[in-house]
Amino acid sequence: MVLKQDKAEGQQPPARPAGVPAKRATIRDVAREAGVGIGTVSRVLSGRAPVAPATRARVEAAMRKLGYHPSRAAQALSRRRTNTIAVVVPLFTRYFYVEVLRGIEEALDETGYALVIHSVERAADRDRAFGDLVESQRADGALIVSLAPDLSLIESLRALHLPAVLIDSSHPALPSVVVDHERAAAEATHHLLRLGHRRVALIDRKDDPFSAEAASARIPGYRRALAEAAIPWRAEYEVIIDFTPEGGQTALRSLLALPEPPTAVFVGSDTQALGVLEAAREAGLRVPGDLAIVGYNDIEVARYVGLTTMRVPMREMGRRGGELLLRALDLGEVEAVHLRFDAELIVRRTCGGSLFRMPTGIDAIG
Amino acid sequence: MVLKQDKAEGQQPPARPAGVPAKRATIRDVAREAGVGIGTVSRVLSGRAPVAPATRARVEAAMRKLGYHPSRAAQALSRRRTNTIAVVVPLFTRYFYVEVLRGIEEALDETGYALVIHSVERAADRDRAFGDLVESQRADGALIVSLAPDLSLIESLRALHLPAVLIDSSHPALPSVVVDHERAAAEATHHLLRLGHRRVALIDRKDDPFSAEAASARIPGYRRALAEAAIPWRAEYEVIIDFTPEGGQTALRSLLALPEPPTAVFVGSDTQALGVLEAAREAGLRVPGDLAIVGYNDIEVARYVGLTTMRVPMREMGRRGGELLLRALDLGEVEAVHLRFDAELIVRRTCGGSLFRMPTGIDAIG
DNA sequence: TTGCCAGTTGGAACCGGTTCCAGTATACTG
DNA sequence: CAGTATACTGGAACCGGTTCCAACTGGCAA
Repeated sequence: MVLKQDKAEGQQPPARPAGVPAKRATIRDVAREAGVGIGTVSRVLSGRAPVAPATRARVEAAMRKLGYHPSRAAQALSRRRTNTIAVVVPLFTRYFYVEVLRGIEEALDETGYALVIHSVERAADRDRAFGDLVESQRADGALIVSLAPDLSLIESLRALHLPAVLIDSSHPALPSVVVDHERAAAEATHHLLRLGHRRVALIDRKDDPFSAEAASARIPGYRRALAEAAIPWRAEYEVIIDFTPEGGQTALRSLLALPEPPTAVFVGSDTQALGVLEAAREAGLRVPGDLAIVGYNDIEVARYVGLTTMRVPMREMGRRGGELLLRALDLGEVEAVHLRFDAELIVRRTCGGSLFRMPTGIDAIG
Repeated sequence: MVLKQDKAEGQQPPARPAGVPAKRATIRDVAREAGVGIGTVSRVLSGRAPVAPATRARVEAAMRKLGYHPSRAAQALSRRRTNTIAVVVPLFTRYFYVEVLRGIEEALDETGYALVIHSVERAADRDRAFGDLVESQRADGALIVSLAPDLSLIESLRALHLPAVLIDSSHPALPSVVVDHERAAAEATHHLLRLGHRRVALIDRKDDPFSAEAASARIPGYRRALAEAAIPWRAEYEVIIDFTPEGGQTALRSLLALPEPPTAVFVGSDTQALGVLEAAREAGLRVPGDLAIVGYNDIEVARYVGLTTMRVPMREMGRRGGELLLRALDLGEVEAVHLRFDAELIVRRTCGGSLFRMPTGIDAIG
């Protein structure tokens, strides 16, 4: 990678010290300029107490003249609230999290709350992020995405009266917004069974990337669907593996190596499903002719590779989570409301079957 | 979309008022507990002045006993810095921006700076975000991604001594991290020409989504490459269109309707290239047999659809931008350094040609 | 012994808002 | 007409840190 560095030629005066911001007008300056007391200025600012119209006008003129803007830091200190909401989210590069964040943004838009993002990449980060949340009351509330809160966090939040909402994760003590993964998995599996498949495998990953015991809730859904169709369950058809395309690729390879390889796979994430597609291609299998695939989440790519998948309302979840938190902030109390969404089956080209007419010519992508 | 709402059954005591956080130990409480003055506690906290080891131990014990953590708001007020960095980024759902953010995160990790994200979806948002930046010194510095700062912003930043760094955008007065789009476009075009194409079209979008006049810097690169190969330039081969797959699709359709349709297209964004692929498929063209395509950015999907593209070092740009800002914050002055990166050609399946051996069987995807 | 310095320490003043109480002017009641 | 509410206003006290100056200590050179 080539990298060039151009020094700017002195078009500008030597920069004066940054870091320490320039002196700004304070509320007292405004008060002096307008010939009123600081209390009056504060009242004009907040609009929460009566001020005579003439006085208000004078104060506003003074503010304009001095280019006055209240200091957030000072407001935060004296109001005891920061107008900031913390979001703790794992690996926020992933499409899923980005969509959730987008939903949160939607909810917070226009409310004056700023969003501080704590991205968590390792389990240690998570603990640090949770610690931060608690210690340095930088935020008035928290949204925790796809991470299981531990007991000590819950207690700290309660002790500090810091409202928090869980998104894609749940705990009885906190409000949450989740998807019914169990049901969604059952629906995906049912779909494959309806298409006539009898050898349906599952490739999946953990739900919470950082807690080893948080097995995916999709597993029971998959098993239930099999049971309901009276198809015997086979241990070797369940592969739990890394949440990466490579994981999916490896998983499918191993399934194909079985004496009786599956004819259909339900994959617990589109990300892994991409790898599954790759492995199918490398094995020379036609999709969906030789192998039907249903993914999970409906990430952006899914549409372009024609992946049939369960759409999870990611943005909606973010938005609802944000709204729940705003309400808790407003009401001054948290109600442990639990919202549960259902995923929706999006049929594209990787599942085939006679139930759906495919547009001609794009039946196969393998 | 189905939505269920369960009220929690009263497993927990009625929540006490949130919003107003519980009383926390202050520095004065710690001082009293440890039998020292507040100055001494502050010194222990900051570690920036000598404190006798025995005293320090007593203070630390007191802090531990009281569960003391300094208030960020109070620190921000008295230190006149917030330890927060603002990022202004358009439509941050896009892979490009997410990658840049990831790079920024990398740079800021472990530095104690928090990241406040201002997502900009409309031009009005941008102005509001810029306004916020200036007014409410919520942040010590700013990173502005893919947005052209206007003059008034530059002046405000300077007046406030608020350091800012531009990423994927530039201005003489501010440090910036950019990609040499002109050169990258020339390289992409050259590649297609080297493969023997003589009818090479360009599909592109604006560089800055919010400023109408910011034509893509790729256009001159494309033209230069043509000129260097002595290929006459044709106005009808340059299509500037929406930054969406649909835009790309529409663009290719119109190019194919020309009396002499191109045999190759350089597309100024992978997102549009996805639509181009779709349009090629719908027209029954083989890619790259009938139409060669080179995209731009190397977004995640590109790999899975086999798109040849110019890889832009998105994460690296974010990281460098973050580092530049940290340095400005450290030094207390901003040097208008301009870093320029080159994009890198990533050859996959959509350009074809005899120069590169394709793995068998995946030559065509149309 | 005195003088001086470095190492420590206490705490008032300050950062820039909000809040609340006391005070003034005006309006309305009986 | 006094009596009391009502509308508005000023500013001290406070939020919880940091900073700086004055003061105290002991060690060491003169």
